This record gives sequence, C-alpha cells and structure tokens, in this order.
Amino acid sequence: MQATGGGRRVHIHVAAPKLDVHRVIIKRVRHDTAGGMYLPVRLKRHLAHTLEDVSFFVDVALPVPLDRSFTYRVDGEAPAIGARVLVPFSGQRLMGVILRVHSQEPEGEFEVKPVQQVLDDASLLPDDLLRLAEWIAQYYVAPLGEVLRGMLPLTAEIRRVFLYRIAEQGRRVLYEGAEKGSSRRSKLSPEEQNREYAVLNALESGNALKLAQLRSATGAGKALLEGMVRKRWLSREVEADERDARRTERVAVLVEDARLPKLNDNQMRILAELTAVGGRMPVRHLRDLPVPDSTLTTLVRRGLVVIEDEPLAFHLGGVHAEGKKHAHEHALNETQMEALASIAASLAEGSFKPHLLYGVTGSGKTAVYFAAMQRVLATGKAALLLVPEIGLTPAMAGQMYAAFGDEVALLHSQLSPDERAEQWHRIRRGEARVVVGTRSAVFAPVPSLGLIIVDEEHDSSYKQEETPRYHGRDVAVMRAKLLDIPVILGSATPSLESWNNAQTGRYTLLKMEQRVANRPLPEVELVDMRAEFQQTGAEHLFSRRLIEETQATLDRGEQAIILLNRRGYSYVVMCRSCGEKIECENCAIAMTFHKPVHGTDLHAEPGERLECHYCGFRRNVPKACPKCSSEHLYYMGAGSQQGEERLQEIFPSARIGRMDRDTVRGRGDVERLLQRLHSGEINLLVGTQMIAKGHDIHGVTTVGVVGCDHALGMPDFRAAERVFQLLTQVSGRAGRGEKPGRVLVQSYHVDHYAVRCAAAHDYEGFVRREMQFRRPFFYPPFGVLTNVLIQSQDMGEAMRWSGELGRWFNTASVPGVRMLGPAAAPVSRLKRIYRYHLLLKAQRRSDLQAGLRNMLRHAEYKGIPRNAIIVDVDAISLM
DNA sequence: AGCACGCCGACT
DNA sequence: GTCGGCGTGCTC
Repeated sequence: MQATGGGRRVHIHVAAPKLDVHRVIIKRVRHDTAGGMYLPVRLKRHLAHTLEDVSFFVDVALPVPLDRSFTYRVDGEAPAIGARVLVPFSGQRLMGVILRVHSQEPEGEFEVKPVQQVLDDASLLPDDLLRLAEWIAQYYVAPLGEVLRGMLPLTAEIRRVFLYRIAEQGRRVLYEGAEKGSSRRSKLSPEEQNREYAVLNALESGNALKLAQLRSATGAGKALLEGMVRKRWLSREVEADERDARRTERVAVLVEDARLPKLNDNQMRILAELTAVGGRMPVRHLRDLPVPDSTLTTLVRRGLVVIEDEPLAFHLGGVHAEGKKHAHEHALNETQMEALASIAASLAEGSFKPHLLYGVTGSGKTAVYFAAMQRVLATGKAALLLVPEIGLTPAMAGQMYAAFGDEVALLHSQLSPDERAEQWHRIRRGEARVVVGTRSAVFAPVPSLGLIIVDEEHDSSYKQEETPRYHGRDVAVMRAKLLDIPVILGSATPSLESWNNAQTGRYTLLKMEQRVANRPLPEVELVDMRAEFQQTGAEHLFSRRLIEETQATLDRGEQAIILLNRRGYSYVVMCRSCGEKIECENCAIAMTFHKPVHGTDLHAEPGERLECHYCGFRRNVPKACPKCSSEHLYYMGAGSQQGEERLQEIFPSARIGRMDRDTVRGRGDVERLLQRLHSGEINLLVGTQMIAKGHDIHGVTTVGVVGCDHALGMPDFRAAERVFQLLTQVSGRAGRGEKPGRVLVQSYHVDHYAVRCAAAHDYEGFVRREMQFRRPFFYPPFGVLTNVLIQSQDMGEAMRWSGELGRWFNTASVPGVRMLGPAAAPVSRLKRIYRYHLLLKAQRRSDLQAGLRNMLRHAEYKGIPRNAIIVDVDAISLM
C-alpha cells in the first residue's frame, strides 16, 4: 500500500475539478482491502492501476425513475461532462450521461464500480441542452436521467448482448440427466426439454455463449434460456457495447480487367446491367433483375464482381421534394411583410423574444416561417421548426426540402433508430441548418441556433404523455430563452395560455387576419340537429342541408370534406334489455365496433370486431349481452367508417376516400391519400380530426362537420377550446383555391359560444367568453395546474392512496395550492390499472412546485410507491 | 424501471 | 427435493 503513494509524478490534464490525487488513491485502496472480499488478483490489478493512472469519480444520470445520480470511477483521463458512459447498474448495463467529474469519495458503504466505457471524448450535448434538461427535470418533476434519455435518441448506437454460462446446478442436471437418460418431470414439452439439454451441452466447457450463438446452435429462444436462469441452471450476464449505427449497403462492383470466361445469359445480364451504370450498383437493385440470387454469388466466386460495403447515402424516409416551390419574400403580402419585419427586427437584435403569430387559416403563416428561416440562414445561423405530426402534413416537409434541399434534417417518430441517430449526428455536425421535426426535435443539437418556430402551437400533440411530461412549445420557449434567440409560436387558434402571454406583453402579438390573395374566409352555416330531428321525425347522421350542399358541390365538379371525429363504425354497443354497454376487459371504456373493410381502404383489416381505442384490445362481436344474455344488442354512435358507408349510399357515384387511423398507418399513407384528393381521383373525403390538419387542397369548397360537439360534454375544462379549435381548423380547409368555400356544422349545441364563435370566425370573441369561464376557477391561464394520478392494479389501494394524499392536502399547510378531488379519473381503469386523481391549481408556480415536492415526501413517508404517482405538470389531457 | 433474492405453495 | 410465482428492496 505504501507503494501506491510512492513518489510518482502524475500529470493531470484537467484544470477543473481540482483534485487530490494522493487522497483518492489511498482512500480507494484502503476501502477495497478493508472490505476483505476481493480476490488477490483483483487487488493486484487495483494496485497496478494506481501506479499507472489517475482515477476520477463521475456522477452519472441514468435512465431510471430515481431522483438522483450514481457515482462511478473512471481510471485514466478525465472524461467530459455531458459525455455518455456505459455503466454496470443492478445487474444491467445502462447508458448514462456524466453530470459531474470530481475526486470526492462518495459517502456510504457501497462499492464504487468502474465505468465500463466512456463513449464520447467530449460532451455530446451542447451546454444549452444540458441546462434545458435540468430545467425540464425541475419544472416537470422528472428524473434527470429520463429527461436526458429523451434528448439523446441514440439507442441505435448501443448493442446489448446477453451471455449465458452454465451454473453448478446445470452441470448436476446435465450429468444426472445423462445417467437417467430421460427427461425429468416438467411442464415443458419434450422438444423444449431436449433443447435445454442441448443448451447445457453447448455450454459444458464453461465458456459463455451469446444468445444468438445458442439460438443458432440449439434453437433455444430467449424465453427458454431465461427459464433456465430461473432454475439456476445457467447464469446470465448482460454486456453493452458501442455499435456503429451508420448504415451500410452492399454494393456490387465490376472488376475492371477481368478476363471474360464463358458466361450464361443470367451472368451476362448482370454484367451488362453493371456496365450500363458505370460498374457500381447496390446489390438490392440487382435483386430486381429476373435472375436467381445465386448468379451474383457465382460471379463473385469467379472474380468478375466484388461486393463492397458502402455507407448508405442520406435519405429522407418517405418524403419527396415535391410540393410547390416556397413563396419568396417578394411574394409576401403586406400583412405577411409586417409580421416578417417584426421577426426580422428581433433576429437582428439577436436576443430572446417570443412572438405569437396569430394568423387565420389560409393567411400564409408558412410563407412567413420560410422567409424568417431564410433570413436566419443568411446570417450563418440555423433554424428549428417544430410541427405537430410530420406524417399528417407531408406537404410541409416536402416544401422544406424543396426550399432548403440538403440543409434540411427531418426528425419524427417514424424514423428507425438508425435513421434517427444518423439525422442527429448530421445536425450536430452542423450539416443540416434547417431542422424540421415533431415534439422531441426541440432537443435537436443544432449548433448556432438562431430561431425556433413552433407551428400550430395550440396542438396537443406537443405534450408528451409519458415521463418526462413536457410540452414541446414551452420547452421551445425555454430553449430560446437559454440561447437568447427569438421564438415564433404560430396558430390560427392560439392556446389561451399563449394568447394571455401576448395580452400581458410577455409575447409580441403579430396578427394576420386576412387570407392570402384576399380570399374570403368560408361562410359557416349551423345546422340545428334538434330542429332537424323534429322536422324529419328521425335521427339521421347527415342532415338534409349537408346532403344538399354536398350534392351540389360534387355536381359542380368540386370537392367536399366531411369531419366525423370518431373512428370505427359504432362507438357504443349497448344491450337493450339491461342497458349494459360492452366495455373493454382491461379498461373502463366502451368498445368500438369495427366492420370489415372493402373498397377504398389502403390497408386490409380483419373481419367484424370490437376494439378498445385506449389499449388496443380486440374481441369478437358477441351474439348476446355478456351480462344478461339478451340478444338485443344495438349499435349507437356513428364513426368515420359508418360515415363512409352512408355517404356511399347517398352519393353512389361519389369517389369517396376515408382518412383515419385505420386507413393511414405507415409512412406516406397520408401523402398518398391527399395526392388522390389533389388529383381529383377522390372528390369526397371523410375522416377524423387528421383531415383538419393544415392540408392545402385547392379544390375543396365544402366542409361538413358531423357530431363533433359531443366533446362539449367531456369532463374537461378545455372542452370548449378543443371544439372551437377543431371547428376553426377544419373550416379552414374550405375555399383555399379560387372558389370560395362554405362550411356546414351540424350541432346539437348551436347556441354554445364555442360553436357560435367558430361559425363567426370570431377567435377573440371566443377567448373573451372562455376567459370569463376560467377566471373564477383559476384554470389556466389564470393559474397553473397539475394533475396527480394515483394508480394501482388494486382498486382499494388506488382509492386509499389518493385519499391519503387528498387528506394531506386538506390538513397540511400547502400555501397557495387548491385541490380538487380525489376522485376516480375520467378513465377510471386503463390496461387493468385503476386510476384516481387530484387536480391541483395554484396562482404561483413556485407554490405548486413546493406543494408537489412536499406531497411526494409525504407519499414516501406513507409508503406509497413512487411509480404509483404520476405528476403531470401543465396537464393537457385530464383523462 | 429492472433485477436479485427470498419465501411459499405445488408438484413428483 | 425441485420448480416457478410473486412480493420486497436496491441499484453507485
């Protein structure tokens, strides 16, 4: 031990943190030997280390739901804060991010484990993103490690390998079993038992084998091997390793001066193909030739062709550079120019300044974004554009690509892990100065970011519904603040929160109240369905007015869109005898009836079924009521599928398309459907709210809205706002071309202000009314709100825990916080879990945060498990 | 979250 | 004596 201190000069290459090398080494060695459980070999290795190298401690944030970091040791050079590491953790290997490098021996009796691998030489995260992560963790009460995991979409770069080794028990079984010569009693099939023996045999030498090796050698799957681990026949280790996520492609290359032997037709064809394209071609393309795969192998064997691995060229998955060319600045109208001028002024200032761009549908917000982004690029900086869902608005991505070409990087949920990693690195290297993406793209590591734009800022898809439950728009504003750059929030129906910020002067309000080219906003006609029922004496899905207008539209050769904001055929199946609604087995949710599909669908679907839209559970359609066995089941409430069927009956010659989650699933489905509408192949489109997204189809002159006001009855203070937004957005699809548009809204609540104001295109009128409703209850924007969900598989437990927390709020002093509840959540059971909730409101965010943290402390004291409590700060969905 | 560990009832 | 199902408590 003396030797460890011994007179060696150690060079330290880091300025900070200051460290006492001597102390670190001595302490560590003492610590190790005192434990007495280390093999001499290990101790020797330690001592060798200490003579050679310096050690550091690093505090690492790990993707586990624990509100703390863990300390590891790094031998050798000091790693950078913000670098990723691979570390052992509770029998696993995890990727974490270094938060702190220091020399301070951690307190407490535990072994400080060494970092397995430092993955990055320097911080992978720019400073602003590290600070942003800390802000999110604090603001949304989420563990920092989980926030960071969401920021670094680089799972593709880590490969986890499972290694299995034979254990003593396994040996015993192997030898005894061999003596007995037959299988032991077991629930496993004889075949599986044989596999188990094959695995034991394969591992007999004592070497560890990988899962993949065992699988190919014995046919054993992971479940079987895990079962053997349980029985202690095997032991398992997990290894994690860096993996190169750069995708490569096999390319066939013609060998230049190869002498040509006799060749058959197939071989000639391949060589001809290769010659024609200059001697190189991806193997995948050669596969398209009508030639057996083996021909290529033969050519390779005969030395005429070689196969090389080539990095795959960057490509934008499923998005084409089509779409109209972006508007140039000089094509902007006066209002657009005014908005741009205001943005440009703050760009020139180069400081944090949020703008709320309130522009009615069709006012040309996108053109303003483009112009602003061009200005930013011209100054050498980069721009980030957030959109709700790229898949639903393919035109936006296409236009971006057309305008900015290779400078664009797209980030969205449909990228594969490899593609995601590829885009991420491109952005970080500064190769893509225009980043377009959905929610999590707010974390794109863009160097010298100069502007952030949040399109459709009111859209609820910006809110992440799992930990960390951040709001992309609010994070964008915070990031802009940390970077001291301008941010634009754009919408035709701004959220009340953003509107309020504009009214109080925190945001600069930019208004665009005219459509481009002075096109009028569509005229909206309300159809009172109560009167319709009285006059016709029956309940019809489509009113006479809507049928009449749609017919006229189709007759004129124009197009119509009909919103029916529920998917499936009928959304309730009810028993006439006992009144029972058929619920999902796992959720307190009525199941939706889906019919088998014909005709226009892009995807084939299975036959008739009931489906739960919350957990995806499916079942056959029962013949009789599961409760009372009555056969009088009836189907209520029409969804988009039924809408399509009815419309086809009413307009037999119409070319109908349907857009909902059943017809658009994969990449490019929306684009194909919209293309058919563009080309006129479809002249009547029915669908759920995804048809209301910013599509720009010039032939659409009529929009019908069917049954979207049932949402007004939802137990949610934002119900009116949602209905207003949806009505306004879908109305905005009408009359975007030369011809004016009209909208028919069928409603049972024609007097409701959300419906009336939407019909009158009166956003500000709606806001005034809605504010009046929210102010006395301290709902946002007059207060801040957090939803606390308490859940358990056991209903009594969920009730008790929520009651306990509710009581605590009532008795403890929680200054400035009001509580509603506890009560069963609107969806009281989801995926077999019972859910209760408390709604917390406060006028000051600091009060709410303090209250929440105290509540969590109390919960811990009362033994309520942390994972039973979901804290949803600024909750959007209260379901 | 995931994993180890330990207790217990079932099964041969 | 296994086997395997589940509750508990910990993870540097």
